[in-house]
Amino acid sequence: MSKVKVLLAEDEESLGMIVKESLESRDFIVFHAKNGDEALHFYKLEKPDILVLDVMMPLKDGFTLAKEIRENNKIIPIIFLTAKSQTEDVIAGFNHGGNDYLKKPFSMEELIVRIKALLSRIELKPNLETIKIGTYIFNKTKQTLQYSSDTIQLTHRESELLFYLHEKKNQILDRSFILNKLWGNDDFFNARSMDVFISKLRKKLKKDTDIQIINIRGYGYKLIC
Amino acid sequence: MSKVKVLLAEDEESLGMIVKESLESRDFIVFHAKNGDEALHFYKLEKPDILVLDVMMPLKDGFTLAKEIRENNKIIPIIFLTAKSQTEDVIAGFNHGGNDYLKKPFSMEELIVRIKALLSRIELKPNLETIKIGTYIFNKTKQTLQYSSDTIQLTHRESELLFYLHEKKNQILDRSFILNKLWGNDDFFNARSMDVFISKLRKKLKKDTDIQIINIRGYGYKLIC
DNA sequence: AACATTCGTTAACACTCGTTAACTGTAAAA
DNA sequence: TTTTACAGTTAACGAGTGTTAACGAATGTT
Repeated sequence: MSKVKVLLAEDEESLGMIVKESLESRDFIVFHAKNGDEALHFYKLEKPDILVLDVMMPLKDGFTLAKEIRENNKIIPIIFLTAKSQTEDVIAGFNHGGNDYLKKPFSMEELIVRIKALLSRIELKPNLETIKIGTYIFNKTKQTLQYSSDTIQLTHRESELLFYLHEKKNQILDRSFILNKLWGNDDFFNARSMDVFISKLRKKLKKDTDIQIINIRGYGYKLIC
Repeated sequence: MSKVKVLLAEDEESLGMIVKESLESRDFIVFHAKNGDEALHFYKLEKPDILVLDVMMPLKDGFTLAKEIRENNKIIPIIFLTAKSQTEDVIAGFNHGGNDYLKKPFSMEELIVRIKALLSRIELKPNLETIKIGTYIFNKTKQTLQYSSDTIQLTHRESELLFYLHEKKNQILDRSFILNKLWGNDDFFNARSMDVFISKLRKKLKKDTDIQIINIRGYGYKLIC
């Protein structure tokens, strides 16, 4: 998995630097903006995975910035950094959706836990529908395989077969199990039909060379990923 | 594969029951403990695969319980259930060795996704484990033998045979044991078939001259490495 | 209704892998 | 040493599988 990109907007130089370094030491990529306008610029340029925004900033405050970004992006998680004096009700107004907040002063532990929590929530939601297979993203309902920006359409049979292969990834998936599940019986002709679909799937999965569908002669297939 | 055992520690009777039933309807086996002590008792008795622990519980809270279990088990996944007011505690939860947490109220979908995510993380790691045999790297799942930059593909039988040879490396691996394990019986023809595979393995392993498959006449083979 | 497209099935031919056979080599028993 | 049973190796064989293309029913389009 690629590193997580964090956009940090914080006008206090020294605090910003410390946070940036701490996050970088935990394998995040951090873009440190010194004000709201700079943050917006970084946002458009770098497509971060999560925003950590100070509320009080020169040129553009954190709330206004968040509002502008939310117009185009409903899912990116935002964590606000608020001063002690900020009234609870204002914060509460922003504390929903993908949002969270931290009162200054905060510990790095606290920040990192919240970042991870928000990221995992966003990562896991699409998991109900999408399945990662190597570098592909497989959507069973849509019957699609995504490889970076390309989308490959699968037929119903291909999709079902891939689903069962993935369910038993790195283990043997029994021939007769698939045949009974997808075709209703495991006679010779259906078996040959299945072989054709295995062949088609291999072709559609060959962009990621780490993925393989291995045949176990006489038993079935094994999806390696 | 056998069913996944979930240990659920939740003191609220009705909530616990609903979660238990929902999980059971999705083919999990659920042990429902009403407090921390009972949970520890179930844990020792039933060897669950994953823990779902409420933080606030009578007798023993979730964090303390997790800490105790972590002393003996570093890998079992733990999900904490926290009340909305306890978000700060989440930090402590991660420090106690928790892997994930859910804020109450939560949806069953969310819980199930998180359980599956954690289980797949733990289940698949050992499967893709690589074994060093001399200067070769053997991957049983992928059925490959790597020698520096070359990758040799093994057949299923070759792979299985090599696996059992390695399991008893530098010791005698009984002929009849392999034959019964891989062929189901140890008749004459299967025995001759096995000899062929030994020959094939020797050929594929001969790049490292320190590796040998020695025959113990009348008993079996010994993999020297 | 006529035509075009899609998708699963069937057929045909190439290739693979485990089995079997045939011949050779070797350690232990006689 | 001779005998004999066990093991090593190679090659042939056939069932199982890989792949491509043709086909036709079902669906979509004009």
